[in-house]
Amino acid sequence: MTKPAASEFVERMGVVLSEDGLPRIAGRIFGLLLVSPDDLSLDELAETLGVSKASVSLDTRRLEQRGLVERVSRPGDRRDYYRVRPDLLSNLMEQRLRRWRRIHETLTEGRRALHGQSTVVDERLADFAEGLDHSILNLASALQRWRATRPTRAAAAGGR
Amino acid sequence: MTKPAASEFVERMGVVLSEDGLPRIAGRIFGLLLVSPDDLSLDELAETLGVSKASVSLDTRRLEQRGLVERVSRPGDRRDYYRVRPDLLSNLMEQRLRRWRRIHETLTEGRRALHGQSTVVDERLADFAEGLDHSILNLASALQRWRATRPTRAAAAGGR
DNA sequence: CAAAACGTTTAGTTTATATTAAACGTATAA
DNA sequence: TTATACGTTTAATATAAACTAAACGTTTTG
Repeated sequence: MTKPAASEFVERMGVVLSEDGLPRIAGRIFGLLLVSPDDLSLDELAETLGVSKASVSLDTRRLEQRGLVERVSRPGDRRDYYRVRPDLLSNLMEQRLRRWRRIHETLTEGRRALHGQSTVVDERLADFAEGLDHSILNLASALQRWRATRPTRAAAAGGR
Repeated sequence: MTKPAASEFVERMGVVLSEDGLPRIAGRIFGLLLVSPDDLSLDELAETLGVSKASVSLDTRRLEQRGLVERVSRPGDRRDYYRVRPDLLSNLMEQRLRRWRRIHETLTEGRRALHGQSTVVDERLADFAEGLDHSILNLASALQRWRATRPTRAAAAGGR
């Protein structure tokens, strides 16, 4: 089924995503879905990738939670099907935003707790926080602009 | 030596950075350096954090390679001292840029290899690539602007 | 009803990574 | 020279994460 060029791409995506803290199988699922014209069922994913159903079940959920993939169902078919989210990029940006905000929070708490003990440290943390804030604002506006370009396309019809 | 408020902050930073694929000790080293007025030697780091010299040696190097921390030496002292890089934010942005560019590359190769087999896939990959490209350009210009704000401050004198 | 088709959970194994203690190499000091 | 102070490497252990097979609960089909 899967052509060699595709499987190499799938493999690469697996590596790339695994660098971002995802299991390699999750990365490969994502890669495979990227190059699949049709949505794929759990069994199709498992078979094509040569891994267990359990892994696919776990990792699809993880991908779903991270906003990379979505689960769809077809009337008259009780299997679940998976596809990459059409608003993928937006989701990735949101994810990053959340992460940076958390760091910013940690930093803010730290600044409050440690304030006044050392001028050097105070300045360092303030500087860091300011930079983070800057980045966050920038990313947030980039996200808005991006969304404006892509008016949430009405969830297109299923696979096949 | 280390106050409780500080050590809690250190711990949190450890967790946050470990979510980004760094060993927890590396995260704590970074956190500790953030809240230390003076540069710290390898032994000071090891003792304060209660971990082995080996870990600190390995993880400081890792932090150095990732551009989070820099190593400095003092005349008449053969120990190495560590501090967070003053241009920390820039480095993080660069790191992220490199990462996105790599993904973009992978994607481009994939598109070339798979082109023409499926219109749906072609479009999906094109869309993804376009979004990535957009993000990359945006981040790159944000980086430039940020750098303009902070003219590389002449590496300030050491600790103590 | 029994049998089959799904997806999930569990419990165990495998694999990878973090962490350490100890040995090592090198430079400095006595 | 011997002794001491560093940082690094190595080899082994501990810890955590990925991955799987098998059991399970449901829903559907015959």
